[in-house]
Amino acid sequence: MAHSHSHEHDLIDLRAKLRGKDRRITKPREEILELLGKEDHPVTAKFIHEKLSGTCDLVTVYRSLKLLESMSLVKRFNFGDNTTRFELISSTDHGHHHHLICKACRTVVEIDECFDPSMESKIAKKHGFQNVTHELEFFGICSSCQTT
Amino acid sequence: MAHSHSHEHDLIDLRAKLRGKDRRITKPREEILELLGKEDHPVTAKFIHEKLSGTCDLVTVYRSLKLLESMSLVKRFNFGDNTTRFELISSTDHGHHHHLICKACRTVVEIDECFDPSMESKIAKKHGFQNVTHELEFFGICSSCQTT
DNA sequence: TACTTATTGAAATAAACTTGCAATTAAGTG
DNA sequence: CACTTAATTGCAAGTTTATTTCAATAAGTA
Repeated sequence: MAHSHSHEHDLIDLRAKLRGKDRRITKPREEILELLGKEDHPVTAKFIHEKLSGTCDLVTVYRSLKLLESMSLVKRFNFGDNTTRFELISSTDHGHHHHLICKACRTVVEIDECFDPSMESKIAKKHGFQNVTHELEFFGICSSCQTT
Repeated sequence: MAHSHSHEHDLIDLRAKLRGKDRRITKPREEILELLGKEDHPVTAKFIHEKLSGTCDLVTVYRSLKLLESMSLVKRFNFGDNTTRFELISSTDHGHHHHLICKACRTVVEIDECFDPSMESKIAKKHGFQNVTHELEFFGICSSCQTT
């Protein structure tokens, strides 16, 4: 999802969540959040670091992402290529949406559809689990990669 | 899923799939397949290597898993902890089932339920993708980890 | 058995991520 | 605003996971 309209909001969120927690609002954290707000899809730490070219260290990117994740501001994804991707949790869908990834070119499409939530609660109950969530990703071959 | 009854079958599968392909049936490949047949859940390459203690190198485990995956005998999973896990594709469900993972202790439960497959074809059609599959994992806190 | 070549092991390399520590800087206080 | 304190950063070094290179080994075949 694009978030071009809500950068401000993310920063406010950051400030609110950091307040009174012995944590600080720093430039790297703000910049990463802003950058994620402009991205349409999950991106890697390396990508963020390159985009921010020199303003902060890659280590700081990793550390910031971990913090932002712990504050439920970003979400971590894994598309099966041994690298973690991060996406801003949008206020509209609360970070709940899925992806359709081309196995050939790694293009990502956002998917809003989801199955009936009753399935989740059914599974939770059946196995005695609490706070059950799910990760759902679709994989396939996009139209440009289809060898016709 | 446990496969304690079908080790033989997996080896037959291996032989069949390798035949006439300039590929060879080797001890590591057989042993990895046999070990996976005894495991109930996806396991890491490192785990396999340790279980096989010394009979072959870790590099060979990685290489064998890649081969077995390419032959659709094993399936690759990623539970969000930066390590890949492999599971034997069982003949009963063709490798299609999901997992419920405890975020605290990493216990894994196999899940047979799945959503309506029409959702998948709908998504494929909508975005012009072919051969669409999906990965679905559930995460939560298992009964033993719930701080009551 | 001998031959061909796929496969293995070992070491080196690569990529993703983490840790330790001194230097820096955010933010509360006088 | 200057001062103080401790959270945060940068840099270097260390881990972990996975891949590559290449000589030695062994599977399948004649």
